[in-house]
Amino acid sequence: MTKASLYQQLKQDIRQGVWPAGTVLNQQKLSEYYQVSRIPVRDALQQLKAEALLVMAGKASLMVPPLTAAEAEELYQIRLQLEPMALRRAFPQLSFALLGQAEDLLQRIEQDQHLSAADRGALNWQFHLMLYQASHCPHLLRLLHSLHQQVERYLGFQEISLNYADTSHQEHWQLLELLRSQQLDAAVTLLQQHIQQAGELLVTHLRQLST
Amino acid sequence: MTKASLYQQLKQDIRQGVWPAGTVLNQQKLSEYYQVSRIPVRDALQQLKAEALLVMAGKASLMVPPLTAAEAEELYQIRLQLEPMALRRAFPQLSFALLGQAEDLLQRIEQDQHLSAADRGALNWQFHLMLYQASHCPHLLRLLHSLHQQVERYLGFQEISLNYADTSHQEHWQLLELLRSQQLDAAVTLLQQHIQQAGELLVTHLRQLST
DNA sequence: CTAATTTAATTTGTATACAAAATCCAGTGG
DNA sequence: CCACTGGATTTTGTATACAAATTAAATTAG
Repeated sequence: MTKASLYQQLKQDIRQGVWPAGTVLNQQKLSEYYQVSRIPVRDALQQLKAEALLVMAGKASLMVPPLTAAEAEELYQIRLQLEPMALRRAFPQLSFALLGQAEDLLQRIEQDQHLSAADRGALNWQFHLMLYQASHCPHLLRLLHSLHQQVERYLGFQEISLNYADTSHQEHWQLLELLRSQQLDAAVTLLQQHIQQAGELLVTHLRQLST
Repeated sequence: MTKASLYQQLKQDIRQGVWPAGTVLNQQKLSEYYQVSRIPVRDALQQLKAEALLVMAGKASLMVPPLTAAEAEELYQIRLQLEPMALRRAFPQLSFALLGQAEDLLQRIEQDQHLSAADRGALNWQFHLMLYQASHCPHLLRLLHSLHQQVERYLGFQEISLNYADTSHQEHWQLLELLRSQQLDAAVTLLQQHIQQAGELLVTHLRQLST
């Protein structure tokens, strides 16, 4: 277990609920669990803290942050502001080659039958990211990446809304078509609806759980 | 030099140009310079990296990121999206008590004659933050804080635009007045202009420097 | 019985020493 | 002259050991 991979592993384990929300992580237990010394554990924890994938619990201990509907809503609102911006800035630089790549990705999601819900989620995000990356905005992309990671925790294994997956997927095709035909404003509008719907679905789901 | 303060110190030293843009920081030199072992240095570096106040230079080394006009513009565009959002979400929760506090702050900036440009910059940001904090949006506030830190590097000692300081300050008073009289939309519009102007001024300045 | 305070336990923070990796540079071959 | 490979050197990554701080518990005063 090398340094970078410990960070990745811890992140994945947090996503997958190995260390559930509310768990206080201490360095010693983690170092025993992952069979490394406390030093690389500290490095990984520090990085996760900086990304808000861990939060302070008390004066010196770190906790897996609880999942609240309010924060999920907040995260989606932020995405709702930033992702359209990314799309707008990417638009002038979208080549047909890139749109083709994106299309291949969507087709792959459709055709590959034995994808897990998590895999499909990852590919869907890869689709969004592919478009955004054309913007060449390093800070914006970094923020979007970070926000997505946050949101991922709320999606669990993304089994929440299997019936929504189809709608979402179709919107991806529509988005691509609008971009191909140079209809930026329409594409942005669609993207906003896309994000807002996903957000509302999630928040509604979370509120139901908490009651 | 304790852990938290080493991080703060390093951050300040980066802002103030002790380690100029483009400098590759290595752990050993820093540990000698700050008279601590490499472990707390590593911690601080890791944290600064996560906040993009340092960037990778090669495979394993960290660099103080160069200042480019394009990135400054990007940062201001992001703020332009997020700060109005923060103000909108804060608005319903703005008490007269809070507005009063904000007013005190502005007055203090006006009256205190022997404030450095950096001090005044810090107080101005504190003014913005005071309003935004009423939103109770932890993630949004975290992002704004991070973005501000990034932008601070570009401002240098904020001596760039002393003639703009007055305009900016007056807009702060106007903003407060609009909020007090419940004119949210007007306040948001003003805030957008406020940020955009500052951004354009900075970007113009940077472009002049680079030619 | 509650609340505060002191003491013991655990946990984090730091230094030193060593291992692994990356970087640099000279030497070789094209 | 340039690209490339080899080893030497620097730099980062990790483990262990110890110091400092935090947390938890227990004791005592109110």
